Amino acid sequence: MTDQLRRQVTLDEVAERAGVSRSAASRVINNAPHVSKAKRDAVQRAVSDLGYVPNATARALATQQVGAVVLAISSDNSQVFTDPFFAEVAVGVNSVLEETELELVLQLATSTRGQTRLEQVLRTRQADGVMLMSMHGDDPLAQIAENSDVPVVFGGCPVGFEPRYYVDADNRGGARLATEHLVAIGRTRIATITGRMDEGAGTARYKGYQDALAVAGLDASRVVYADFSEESGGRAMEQLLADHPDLDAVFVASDQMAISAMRVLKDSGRTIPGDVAVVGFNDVVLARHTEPPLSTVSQPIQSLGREMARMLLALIAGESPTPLILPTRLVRRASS
Amino acid sequence: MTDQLRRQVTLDEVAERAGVSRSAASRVINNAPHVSKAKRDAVQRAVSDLGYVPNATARALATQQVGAVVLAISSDNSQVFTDPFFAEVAVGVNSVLEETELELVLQLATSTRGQTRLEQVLRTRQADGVMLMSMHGDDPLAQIAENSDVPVVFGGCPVGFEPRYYVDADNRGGARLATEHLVAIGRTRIATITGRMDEGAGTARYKGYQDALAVAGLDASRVVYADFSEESGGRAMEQLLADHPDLDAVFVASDQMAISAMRVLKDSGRTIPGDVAVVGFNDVVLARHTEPPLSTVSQPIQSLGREMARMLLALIAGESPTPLILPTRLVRRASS
DNA sequence: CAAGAGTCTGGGAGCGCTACCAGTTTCGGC
DNA sequence: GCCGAAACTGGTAGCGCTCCCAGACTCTTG
Repeated sequence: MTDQLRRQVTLDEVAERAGVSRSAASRVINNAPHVSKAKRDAVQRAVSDLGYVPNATARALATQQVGAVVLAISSDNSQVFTDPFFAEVAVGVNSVLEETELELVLQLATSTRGQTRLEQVLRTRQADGVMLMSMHGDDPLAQIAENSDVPVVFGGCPVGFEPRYYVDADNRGGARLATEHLVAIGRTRIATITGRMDEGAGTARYKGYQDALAVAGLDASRVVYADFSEESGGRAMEQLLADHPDLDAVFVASDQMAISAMRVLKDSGRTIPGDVAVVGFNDVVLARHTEPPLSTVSQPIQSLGREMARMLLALIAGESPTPLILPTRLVRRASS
Repeated sequence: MTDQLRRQVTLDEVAERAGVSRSAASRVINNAPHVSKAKRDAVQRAVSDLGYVPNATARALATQQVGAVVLAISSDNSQVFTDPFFAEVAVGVNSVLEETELELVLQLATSTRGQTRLEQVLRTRQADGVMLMSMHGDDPLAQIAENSDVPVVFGGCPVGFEPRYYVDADNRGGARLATEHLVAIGRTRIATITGRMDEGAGTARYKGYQDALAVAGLDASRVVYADFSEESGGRAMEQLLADHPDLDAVFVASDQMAISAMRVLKDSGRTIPGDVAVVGFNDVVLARHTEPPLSTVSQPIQSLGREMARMLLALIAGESPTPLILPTRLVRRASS
């Protein structure tokens, strides 16, 4: 590998070496029709001789397409992305994008600066498409995104409005599954600790809990509102115990919260699942390792990413995909 | 917000509205000198009236800079990125990039396709800089990267060669700290379970273990080689117990492995830390929640990301930063 | 008051590629 | 053997921006 200072090889050079016009060369690069076999071969040879690689920027300028899509996580708190959830989504997204020519740009829109940038992308088409995760319903970005003329798919349905294109996990169904399971094992005084009610996942999981209890004809009033975070789960559990010392089961809207809830439960002298059965949501790695191992609802996170990417691709191709709800399933372990 | 179909506002339009030449308008956009206050104001007014946002693509083509850097995770296995480690690195990187105009593109170079793409980026300058994580020493990409004329900073020092620019955690020092701690609490038959020896972190942690025992004058021959994965940790522990039933401590090169090692230890009837003290590495969330909570070595992962980004920025600015080793520290919990 | 040093200013030439268009060939069919 | 359609072909006009350059203008100075 000669380490010569090789400046960019251009299409013109390829064309010259192949003895054709730039237009013809361009056609074979984009394998468009109307070019004879002979010239096509000549160009291809020149390409590999010269090690030509098209300049993405120039192409983008000429075609008015950017060649990149952005995966945006909008949040007031950059720590959120630290949740392995997003990493998995990214893996899923990447796996389908890898089959295309599109690049994946990551936008952790945490600061105002990030928000502004995302807004500009949406307004001035600096990307061919956008995947927007974890929008809170009142985020102005949601409206901007929905009215933008760049294709946007939402990851998770924000509370407050239903975007045209989104893929979400069946949070409501999963919560219902979890709660029904609690009913099935004979519990009758079933409480819940909710997530943030300004997030779609939070409200949906709460609704699923209500659904199940309504069907079973049980009381659904043992509820404390929390915010998905570990600490909030512990606090909520204390509250619950104070308000309803007789509860015999609790559906917790996230594993993080469930874990500290279990600790509070144990500290209060209760056994799990003997006195109180616990079911969480998300199936994080940790859930397998708690004492006892935590029953939980698992959602196909990588699929979520994959489907978002696929939907975006469809949108870019001019199709009109329909929203997608991915199934969730109960993973029963020893805590229930 | 009128939802008119607004095509891109161009610099020419801004210039015309402001009654100046395109050149002048360009100067004020990039706030370059040589433009009178009057015109500057006029242009600025036009910009905000029209809602002008420069077209990044056109600018990139004209300046021969891309306006984006890539964060590449090279691995044969896309699951690797699922490790929260990378998500944290990404957060760190993002936090410093957010202060600049640069975009962050994510390259999970798992498939051959991804590898090829990364290689092209490196060869044909499709990015202003590259951050390369988790290179195995024999990966040909490492050499390509090192000889590329696009700025590259390595995250973690691959075994086999030392890149010009990298930032790494002090794996060796951390392992030494952990092992010294084991010595300090009176253990004398200290074993280790290593990580993959084709990764820098694997060899460095093993060396740190040897360092500490050499200084203490203790036997460093109780070692089993594993690969960082949870399963391999359990298997290694069984092996260790078979070979050296008398061991009274084990330094495990990752928390994942330590966790299953602890399980094996308990299954064999030993108490932790009574019979055998255990120290892990990484300080994953899980470490706080094991039974007993796991002593471990913690590394500043977000800082790693931040420093990689800063180093890359320096490189792009034409400076020659020196490699950086970030400190690690021992987190003592109940397992030792 | 003229010369020289700055400071503005707009024209124009690209950056590397695509895409339209008009012109040239080829070829089957009558 | 002539005609129209269809397959080729290369020239050229951009995509939106930066940056060099030559010319015009404003101040200092001696």
